[in-house]
Amino acid sequence: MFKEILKEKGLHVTKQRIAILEALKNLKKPATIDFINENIIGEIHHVTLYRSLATLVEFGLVYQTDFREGVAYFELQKDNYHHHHLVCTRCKEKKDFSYCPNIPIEKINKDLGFLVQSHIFEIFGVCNSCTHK
Amino acid sequence: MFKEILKEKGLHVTKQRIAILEALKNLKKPATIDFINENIIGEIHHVTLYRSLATLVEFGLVYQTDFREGVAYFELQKDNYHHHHLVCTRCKEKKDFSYCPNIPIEKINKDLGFLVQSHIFEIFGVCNSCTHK
DNA sequence: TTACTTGCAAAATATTTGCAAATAA
DNA sequence: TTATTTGCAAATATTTTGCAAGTAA
Repeated sequence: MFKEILKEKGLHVTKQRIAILEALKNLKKPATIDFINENIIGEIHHVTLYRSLATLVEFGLVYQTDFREGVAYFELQKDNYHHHHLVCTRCKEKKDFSYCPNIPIEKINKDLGFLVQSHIFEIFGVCNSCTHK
Repeated sequence: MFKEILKEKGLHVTKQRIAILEALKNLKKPATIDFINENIIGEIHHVTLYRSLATLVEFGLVYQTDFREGVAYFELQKDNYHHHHLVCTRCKEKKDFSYCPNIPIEKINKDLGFLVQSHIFEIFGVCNSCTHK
């Protein structure tokens, strides 16, 4: 329940934030601001989308990534299904990829005083279907 | 020598491409298109920068990444110093980080027919200096 | 009631396109 | 000479800002 999750994080529960999280949940894949807007229930101003998503990313509820397309992508961050993607540079398809880098969070904090909060990891290449075209 | 490297890749050797590579070499850190432009020898049109960098990234000479700032960053890809970054979300500082995820390239290719060419990996958090402010 | 969030209008930035001229091979 | 690359002029797309009104706590 997103309402509870937002409260736990100390964030205000607004219908816009709930709508964004629901949209991302249903989409089940990384989406741009435009795509989220087309697939959302109710009208949300694009400025609100940018600001809400920035907050949701900051608090770890949403994964923000980049596929070298000049536009940000967002995906719901699920505790039980953390994953990244294989990105085809030809057809732009993104395939879920369950491997995740093993970041030495404690060591980074101890050695550098840097507090790790999140990461992006994406693999680029050519998919099977594009190779055989 | 960048001239030889470009030739090896089968790319045309142009003064613009050389200038971009030299600029990135001197900068020693990820840079935006604007920043590259300000630090380049000779004038290069921004359209040429976008197109040249896309080519250099495609051929593995340049690492293109993203720091959730709404703008693409580019860094020279060095064979002997492959690295990623610790990115402070407060002060925006990027610190080199030598750990690199161990991507099972052969397995991905064998299982999925996906040909891995490159990847991005960045760690976000709060740096020591910003924590103590 | 108070601080946070949203929507609006506009601005600022970033990126791409088509085409002709220039240039590398 | 031929294919690739560059520069120009726009266009398009993406992201941010300031501020007043709205809303959650």
